[in-house]
Amino acid sequence: MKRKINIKDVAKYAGVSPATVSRVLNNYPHIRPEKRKLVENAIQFLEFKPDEIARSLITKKTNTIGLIVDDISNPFFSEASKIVINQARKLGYEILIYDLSGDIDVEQSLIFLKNRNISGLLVGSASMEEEKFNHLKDSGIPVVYFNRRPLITEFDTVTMDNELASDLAVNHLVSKGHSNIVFISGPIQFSTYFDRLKGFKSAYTKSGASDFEKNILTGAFNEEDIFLFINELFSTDNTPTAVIGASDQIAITILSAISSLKLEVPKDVAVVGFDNISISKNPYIGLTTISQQKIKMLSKALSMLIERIEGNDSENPKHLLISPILIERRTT
Amino acid sequence: MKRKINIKDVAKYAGVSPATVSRVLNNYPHIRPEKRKLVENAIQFLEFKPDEIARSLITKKTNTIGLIVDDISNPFFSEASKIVINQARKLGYEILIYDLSGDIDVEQSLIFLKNRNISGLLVGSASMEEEKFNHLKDSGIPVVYFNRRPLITEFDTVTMDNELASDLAVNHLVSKGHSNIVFISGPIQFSTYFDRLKGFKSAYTKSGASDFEKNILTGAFNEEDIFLFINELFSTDNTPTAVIGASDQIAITILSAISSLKLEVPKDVAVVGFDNISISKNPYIGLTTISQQKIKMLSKALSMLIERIEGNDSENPKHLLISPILIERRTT
DNA sequence: TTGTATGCGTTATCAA
DNA sequence: TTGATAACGCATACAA
Repeated sequence: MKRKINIKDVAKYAGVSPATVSRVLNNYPHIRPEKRKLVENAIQFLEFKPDEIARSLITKKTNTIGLIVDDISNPFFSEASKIVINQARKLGYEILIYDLSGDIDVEQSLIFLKNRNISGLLVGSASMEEEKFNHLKDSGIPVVYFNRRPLITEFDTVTMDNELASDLAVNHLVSKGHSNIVFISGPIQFSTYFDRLKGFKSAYTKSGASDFEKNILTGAFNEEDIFLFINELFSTDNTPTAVIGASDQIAITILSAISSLKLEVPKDVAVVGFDNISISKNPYIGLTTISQQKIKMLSKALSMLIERIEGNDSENPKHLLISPILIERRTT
Repeated sequence: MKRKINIKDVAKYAGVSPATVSRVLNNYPHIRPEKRKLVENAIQFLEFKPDEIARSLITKKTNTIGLIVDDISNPFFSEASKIVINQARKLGYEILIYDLSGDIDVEQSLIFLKNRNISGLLVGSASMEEEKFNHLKDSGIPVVYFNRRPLITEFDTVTMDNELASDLAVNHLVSKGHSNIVFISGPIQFSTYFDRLKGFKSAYTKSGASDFEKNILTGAFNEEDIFLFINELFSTDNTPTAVIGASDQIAITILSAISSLKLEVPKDVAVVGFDNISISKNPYIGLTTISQQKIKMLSKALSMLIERIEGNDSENPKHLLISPILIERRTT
């Protein structure tokens, strides 16, 4: 394990000063070509790689982006993370992942972040009640929210037009002749669920429906809740013919519940989800769903963040809406 | 955006030297209690957080662990990552994720790593052909492999006993009366698939079977391969009654293929997978599978790595085997 | 037990 | 265009 070679070694070998080596490293323009050549040769010969830690001590930039997700084992977030990780690396950034599903709370993760001089922060999971990210405003770390938006509007956001998404789902079902539609949502302190529910109510009302509160379940936390709700609804006289799950994971659980009642999808009941996670396209599931266009969403979020990091612009916060896309599959 | 306060500010406020503050920070034992109190108060009052970057410049420790996975959107890896991320944080480490599914190759990611003075490395995806991680031996960065083991044995490994796992799967099926069993594997340059295939052959032979090469598909890369193979096998006279997929993802695709043939699971065909990813327990899928005991595997891998990082022991490499566990569900 | 001074590897400042 | 040198924020050897 040989001693790590540093900028001084390179300088000595090339016969120049450390400052010149640094300039070559940073593509400083005013350098005599022959000196540059000399330095480049030395770098190559000695296999010199600059120490990023020392670099960031003085530049205050780590080229590391923190990615906060609710639960990395949730397919939506893991698929989103994959996009971010690979694109970020191409742009010279690494990703430090913060998974909030442990004991740790948001506050806690922010403390970690600040000490590590993270260059920027992508937040995929903002509760609409949670104001703790406000601390970030003081710290001056650039932040971009995606997927879920916070109540505060001071930060950039890239989210899907979730109300429109529900509109697509409802209209799709109505056009297939469904009039008794159920909506099962996760906890509505998340803007995704909040907006999807809102969009459902408005679209469903517009289609002529009324008095449908009994068809709505919010805050479906586990499979049991969903099973119970489905069981109850389908044991009445006027049974529904379509169920919308406010996420693909919810929708897949709905599929289980329906099949356990010996009902067939889509013959007896149609099912629609949201997010287009990859398992949904498996033919065995074949879930009709509304795509968030993850690649587009995360590319945008990342480039907005890097712009904030590199271009020291302090423009007003941008709020980007991504269009939802209906993907029709077996379940409708 | 106020200036970041540093150790000197704290020292001045507390009326001690910066060195003393540093000692308090690092739990140096020989400090007069009243001075310690003074410093602690100052730290609290000024909301001082030590700059981890400056710290690691001198200690050469970043408290950051690199986690290399094949594909973070693969449920096995995302579920594994979640465990690692949360446990690591409790132990004072952050996780930098390297996803190899982008253009980047292993070599490339190692270069990134070295510059960033990563404290250690967890590798979940070693090809048995790939020797590039050998560079790590020079760099002196502690490495622990999990899930897939490399050909070289110089590094610690934590893997499942995959041969035994196949044994469990075969015996389970044989005990249910199956004698015509199919095995569909991923690329066998990965030790997981290699060992599972080996275990299958040996267990199946032991059960009395012979001449079953036609029942084996290796290197199933996409759904189409699997569909074609299943279609062909089930269009012959002597159709199989059980199929083992060498991963849950493969097994779920097998379920699709079987259901597209109008065959019923488990009545006509039984199916077994490996890894126990979370979707497998969804009642709609209900896949019988062999669990890797991910929590155990990753806790062990992490603690072994941290031991290498912190205890500067250069003991011989350890190779830990985790026992497989059969989880019986609907599909058998 | 505590303080002073040096150094980690790089970039930034200033002068030449 | 280049070089000497002072930062960056902290830990540590050495001295006291």
